[in-house]
Amino acid sequence: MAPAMGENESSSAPRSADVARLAGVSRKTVSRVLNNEPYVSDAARRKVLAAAEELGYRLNQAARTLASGRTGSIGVVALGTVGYGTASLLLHIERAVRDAGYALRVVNTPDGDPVGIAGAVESLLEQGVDGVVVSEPIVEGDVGVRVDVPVLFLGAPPAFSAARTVTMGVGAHALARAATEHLLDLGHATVHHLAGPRRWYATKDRIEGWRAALAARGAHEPPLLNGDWSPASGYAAGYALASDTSDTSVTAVFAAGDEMAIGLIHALRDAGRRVPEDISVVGFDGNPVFAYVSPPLTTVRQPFEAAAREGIRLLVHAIEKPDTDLPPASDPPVQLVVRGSTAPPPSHQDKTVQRNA
Amino acid sequence: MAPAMGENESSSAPRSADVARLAGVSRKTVSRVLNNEPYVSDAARRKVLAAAEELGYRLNQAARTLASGRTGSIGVVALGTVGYGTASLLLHIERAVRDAGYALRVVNTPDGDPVGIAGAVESLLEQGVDGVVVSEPIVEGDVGVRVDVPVLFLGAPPAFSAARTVTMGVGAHALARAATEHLLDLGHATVHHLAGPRRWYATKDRIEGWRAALAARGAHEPPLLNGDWSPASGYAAGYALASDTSDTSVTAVFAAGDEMAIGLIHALRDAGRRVPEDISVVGFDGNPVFAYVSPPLTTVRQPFEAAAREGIRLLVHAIEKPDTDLPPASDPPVQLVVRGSTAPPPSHQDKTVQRNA
DNA sequence: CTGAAAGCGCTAACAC
DNA sequence: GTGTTAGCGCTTTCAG
Repeated sequence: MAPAMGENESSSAPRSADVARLAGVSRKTVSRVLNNEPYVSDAARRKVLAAAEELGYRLNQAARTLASGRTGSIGVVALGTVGYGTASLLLHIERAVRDAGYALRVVNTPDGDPVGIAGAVESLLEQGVDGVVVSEPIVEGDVGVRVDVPVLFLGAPPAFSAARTVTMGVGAHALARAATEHLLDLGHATVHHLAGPRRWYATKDRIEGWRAALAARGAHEPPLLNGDWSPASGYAAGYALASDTSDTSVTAVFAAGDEMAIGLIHALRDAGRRVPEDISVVGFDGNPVFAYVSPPLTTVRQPFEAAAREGIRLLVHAIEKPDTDLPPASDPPVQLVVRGSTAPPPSHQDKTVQRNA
Repeated sequence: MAPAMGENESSSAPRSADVARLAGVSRKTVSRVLNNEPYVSDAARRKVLAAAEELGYRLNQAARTLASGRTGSIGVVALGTVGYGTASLLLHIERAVRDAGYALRVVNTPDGDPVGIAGAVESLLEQGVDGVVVSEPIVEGDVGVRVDVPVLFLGAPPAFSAARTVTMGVGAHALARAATEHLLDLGHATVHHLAGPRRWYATKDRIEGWRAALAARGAHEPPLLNGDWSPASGYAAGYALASDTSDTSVTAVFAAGDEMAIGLIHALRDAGRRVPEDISVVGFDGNPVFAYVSPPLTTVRQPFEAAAREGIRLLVHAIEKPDTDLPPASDPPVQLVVRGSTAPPPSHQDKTVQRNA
């Protein structure tokens, strides 16, 4: 229903007093209705709602915040990157935040550096937020901000102290372990790991999961390959790997990101190695588009949605019931997506299949 | 410098009155300094700044907003999708907004449906924003919201009326045209187009650019192929195309999105068609990862950064100087990225090359 | 160049 | 169930 012309074209926006007058109640009653407080008669509630509707009344958040101390919004400091992972996480955070009845403020940190994250949190606090979520902070240890609202750390341990900190993992360790075990199960003697930048907590987590899987099977731990999440860095790693002598001992690589895996595979093939016949590769993230490249990428899916939803639930709890214990958080399930980039090592393969691939 | 303990551990946060007292000036002078207003002596300014620093003073935005009417933030209604394009655009918007000295509020619309977009704008207005940016609204025509702040429409014409609307294109028409012309230049008799969902404005724009290129060369316009941006839909289109008889007349396809192009290529290859030898494919967006798949995807790069920066510049101008004319907006450059998924049609190719590919 | 008084529009206590 | 009285912390007049 579009607002009819000539209704009440008064100059400025209607205030709660206008609604109260029209409804024939006090301003406080209007406030009660708008805040869904109990102890309001149904009659009064209806009148208020009708009046608000008629006036096109919009509650003034600034005034509400000033009077109540609550801002009704949650701030998120996000990584300044465009990867599938971060974008997906941010999307789900937004949904969860909105479903919880909060508005979202976003600040990006350049490369997630310590100073950047401190500044980002600082600016969020200045804008006014009831809680903040820090997604995958780069560094461990204290960053030098002191925060008086609850903070949710997504996928990493707390990077600074706050009124209350809640953490929510994305199960990276288990995921990395599952990826590695998949390769081991296929018969590979060991698995190489193409890691992300060392400063990232996510990198460490994946390295540890990989290590744990190797150790559990008594497999030899080869030296790490290093990347920076970009496909170009994956390509570089693959190039180095393939050109490194006639060494055919590496038969399996677990890359810490889908895009690096794609770059890696491309380099391997450019160098004449076949994937998965000569070398198997598994990625990390679960971007669906990589089901459509050749070979389709085997990967582990990060539970972005579950992590965001659970995390926000916890954060909102910490905001609204500061004195209660946090409800238990359920660990998201591990999802291995087996596609075409992994296979048994050359030594195990049926010769016929291997030949006419 | 971490805040020293035992400094002035008073219970609640310092207010401007505290700063004024410590600096030995009035509250108004503190306000002037913090707002960079003129007519403040350097001495006073220094004292105020020092006092604020010492107290760890943080200006209360809610109070400022209530008193001044300005919120210092810009709201963006974004598409609830995780594609490279939208993520990249949002990232650049955030940067531009922050560089302009504003905070960012984000609301996603489910699928960008009309009701969703109206609700999203509504909620932004309620939260309090000085301007809103609507990125790639799905529908044309009025959506039924009336807005009293300036609105920036990115990549589409205004979808509702506002205090002032500013639009910023992403050059989709020119980009689509360039993509099509590239294929025509290669010698293809005509070019098929795999379009996005019809409701999207972006879809229309690309169709028109494609059409214009075809018309300019007098090329026959084949029927449209339809997708929904997903790689799966690209695959479906490719499958239909390839299985459609022994019809080898289609030699070139321009897909409206990189991911659809990837799906398309995959289907084509599954069906035994070679890309680019039998069929050339060009995408749309410019996601760098697709330089690392086989074949590397030829595409056109959307000028997300330039569009976001220019658009925000215009929006901020509209907010801060409501009575001035908008500064001229420069059209972003067209960038065609030629990689390996395009080649001359079979009839033009060197037989030798064609055979041993 | 600086200060004093008066709200911005709402909610928090407390009465009724 | 409902209304009254005070502010929340800042910026805005308008005098000095």
